[in-house]
Amino acid sequence: MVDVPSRVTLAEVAAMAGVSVGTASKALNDRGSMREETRTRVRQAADRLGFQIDAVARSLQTGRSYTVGMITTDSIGRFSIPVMLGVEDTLGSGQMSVLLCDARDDRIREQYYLKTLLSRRVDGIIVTGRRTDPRPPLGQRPPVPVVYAFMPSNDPEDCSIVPDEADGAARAVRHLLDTGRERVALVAGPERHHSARARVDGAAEALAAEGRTPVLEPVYGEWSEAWGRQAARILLRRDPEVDAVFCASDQIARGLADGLREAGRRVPHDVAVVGFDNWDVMTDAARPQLTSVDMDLEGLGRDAANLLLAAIAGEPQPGVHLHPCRLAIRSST
Amino acid sequence: MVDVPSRVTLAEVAAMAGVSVGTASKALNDRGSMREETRTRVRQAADRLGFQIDAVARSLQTGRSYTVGMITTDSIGRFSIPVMLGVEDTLGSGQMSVLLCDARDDRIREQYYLKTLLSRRVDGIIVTGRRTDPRPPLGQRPPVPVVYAFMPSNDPEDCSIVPDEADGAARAVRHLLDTGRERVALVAGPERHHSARARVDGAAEALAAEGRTPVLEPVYGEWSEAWGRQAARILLRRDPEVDAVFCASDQIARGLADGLREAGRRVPHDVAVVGFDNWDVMTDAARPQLTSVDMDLEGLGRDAANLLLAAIAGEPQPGVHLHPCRLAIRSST
DNA sequence: ATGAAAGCGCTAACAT
DNA sequence: ATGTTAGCGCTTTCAT
Repeated sequence: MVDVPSRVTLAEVAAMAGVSVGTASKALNDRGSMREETRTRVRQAADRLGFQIDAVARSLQTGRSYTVGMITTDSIGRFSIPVMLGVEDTLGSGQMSVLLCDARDDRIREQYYLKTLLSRRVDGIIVTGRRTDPRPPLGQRPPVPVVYAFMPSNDPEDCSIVPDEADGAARAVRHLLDTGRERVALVAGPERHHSARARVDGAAEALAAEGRTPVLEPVYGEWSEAWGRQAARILLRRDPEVDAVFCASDQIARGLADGLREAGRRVPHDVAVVGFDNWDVMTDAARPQLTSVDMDLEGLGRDAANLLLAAIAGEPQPGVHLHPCRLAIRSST
Repeated sequence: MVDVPSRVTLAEVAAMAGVSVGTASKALNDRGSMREETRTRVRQAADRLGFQIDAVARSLQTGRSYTVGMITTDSIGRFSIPVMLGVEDTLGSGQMSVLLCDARDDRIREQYYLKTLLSRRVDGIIVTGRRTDPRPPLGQRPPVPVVYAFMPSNDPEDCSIVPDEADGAARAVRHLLDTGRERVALVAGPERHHSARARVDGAAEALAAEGRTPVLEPVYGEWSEAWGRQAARILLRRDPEVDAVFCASDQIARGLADGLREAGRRVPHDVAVVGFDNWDVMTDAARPQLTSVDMDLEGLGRDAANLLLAAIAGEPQPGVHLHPCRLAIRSST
């Protein structure tokens, strides 16, 4: 056991300032009323001694820990990270700390962490995951507010916030039409993924709203570049005249662009390509660089944190909140 | 303020079991000695009431929080994430919780977080970053143990753990030689990055140990696929006979493989290619899939956590610890 | 305006 | 073997 140098206590500050602990507490917390001179005297003593309040003792007294738990249900991945950063950013600057829990897609682990968090008196909990498919809520409604971010709860009474993927797809499609494209194809990911469906459905609806239809039924596949390359061959075979493709992910878009190029088509001259996720690793390495839909996950995380803070403050906002996407335009369109 | 249902307290458990709080405490913590029957009676009461110990109160009493802080100095990135997961994994199963702090490459923010963590009485701190370049230690030696993971401290008195990148490069080179390659070239990343130097230097030394030299001086560039493609052209121009290339990253390797293919070379038939990082996004999407050096960052994170636990237990192990790499062999060699 | 004192829920030393 | 009690460091009435 390494011995921790004894910390400066409020009592010592009070002694140095020549007041009682009660007064010292009020002085440092701007509570109650007292001579301004006393307040500054206490403050100076605290500074001089390098006083750092003991958050543990304060929590015990007030019942609030100024801590929130963040549970990632199915392991930390590419999507949960920006969300976590946004959460941490908002909470951290608001004096709150974040306890990180990686439940690794294991309900037992999840319950274990939930218990731990409650035992630590967290003021609230944020639950996130790596897919937008709805999930069952945490066990018996926890005694503190919970916000589901990115991966929503399937209970509408819960508070969830998710990217508006249909909106993102619509923006992409409108952009393609705005730039004069006529024959738009849709390439999806795996049909079992909510994201894959939401994105192509959103794109199809946006086309319909403009009185168009996709040049052929959306084709479902995987989230991989290999599938994108394959999709390029399928598309060109079924409709050689296609002049625009909306892809449900950047990986697919990159593979598709490669496939088109290898088939002799020029992007964007002959065919415009739009991706989804705005994942720089893909958008910047693709040739040409990809126009893509950005879900603004960090912003979504910040919003999630604010929803949680509101709930903690007694103003819960149940329901599924949609966070808008934006389009990042590059040279593939 | 949402009102939190009052929690079950140890006093209530004691009352139900018909013992005093002191006895109840000992019973639940396996301390002291008492009739087995009493112990089980208390346990049953605790279960029945759904008793969950108040970690805050326990911390105040014992001075230990069973919490460690994890500070990522220059924002959370591709490399810090697996490290964090490893840390969280080891600590989480050991009943410890992790407080997440993202200092975003800002020393002010870092100091702020350090204060916050100490205020919360963390038992220790793990510092990580996204590059392996050494960094100055956290401000005036904190009163709790600190372990630097991935990004080491430049103070040898501190405890750091980093991937043995030279070892990884050596494994890659030996593999190339083992498979009969004769003319090995080295393609680096940006010279200002410690990783770029450590990796090509390690590779060069491994060649030297086998009595070989690189077919030409290592070429420095960027961490991008574009640089890999460019490097392919440079290499083929300078030495058309090259039959193996060690690349300092998977992105470079993928670009290089693309460049070689577009120049008519077959990988691995004509030229073998090895990457570094074993980043699935690159290794699996490349054609052919890439052999690559894996730094086992999650294992490194677990080791970091164990070093921290040891230090907390009073057995610090100062110095820079090297974590071995391993080679993931795929079809590019 | 300031001080005194009662806890917050728990652990641990000391009594019984 | 079990109970009693004194804090851990702070906030917050309630006196003065």
